[in-house]
Amino acid sequence: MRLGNIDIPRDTCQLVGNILGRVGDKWSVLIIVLLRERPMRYSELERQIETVSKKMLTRTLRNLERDGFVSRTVTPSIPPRVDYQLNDLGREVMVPLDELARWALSNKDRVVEARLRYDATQDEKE
Amino acid sequence: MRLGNIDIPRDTCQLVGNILGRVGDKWSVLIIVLLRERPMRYSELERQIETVSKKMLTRTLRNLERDGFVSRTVTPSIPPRVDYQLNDLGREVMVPLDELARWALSNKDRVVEARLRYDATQDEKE
DNA sequence: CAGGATCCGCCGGGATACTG
DNA sequence: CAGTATCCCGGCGGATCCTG
Repeated sequence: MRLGNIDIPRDTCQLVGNILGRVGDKWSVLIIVLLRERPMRYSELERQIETVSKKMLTRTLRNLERDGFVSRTVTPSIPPRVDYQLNDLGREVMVPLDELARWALSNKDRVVEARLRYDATQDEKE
Repeated sequence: MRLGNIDIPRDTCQLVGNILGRVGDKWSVLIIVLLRERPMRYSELERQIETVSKKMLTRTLRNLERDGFVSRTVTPSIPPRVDYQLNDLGREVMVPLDELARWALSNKDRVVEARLRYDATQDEKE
């Protein structure tokens, strides 16, 4: 496997794919983007995203925490309070992530057009 | 929704998420990376990737074609021959994609360490 | 408030067999 | 060779209910 000029061993390739996979899952990127603005409580993330279930919000946050992108701070009051914040790794991954998002943003029309063209050719055949 | 300094309307956000999602699915990025080296036939992609099923290879290629990242050229010989190549859109998306991959590559150890630390704290509690 | 537990539908994705 | 068709399983992810 090669990426540009770099040779990549199989196991490394898998791990990288694993990290890239995190970009693909439904909520991770969104959460990272939100947390870049400022730290947030669990309930605030829930309100901001608004379409996420507690189950997936919790699971996604746990994964981000495990991978070292996010820190979780518990304040054992009643009612309890849990704050999430980006740590260094999380802020750094935002750099390439941001560029990809910007690319998608400025090229989305080309993708939409390509889809229209493709779908048109498919209609002809039916 | 905001990304850096840019405001993003809801529907656009969904579309961008959709494009980013393509990064997440199991084979798309790998195929794009392979095709950047040179155009390849269906069977060659199959051999290079080696763990992909025909079903997923075909489906992924169709999606990439529909979105305008890849071109499909059929030579109606017997046996038939189909070549795939990156077109402009595909080559351009490689730029931000490459940076993300490089980030993952050079930071994978930090992620691995974070996971070890996290898993260690979890073990204590059981 | 911040989750954990449970049930369940949907579909990504592999295995296998078949075709022009 | 380059697919299509079919079957099947695991897991994502939502909905609902419960708890310290």
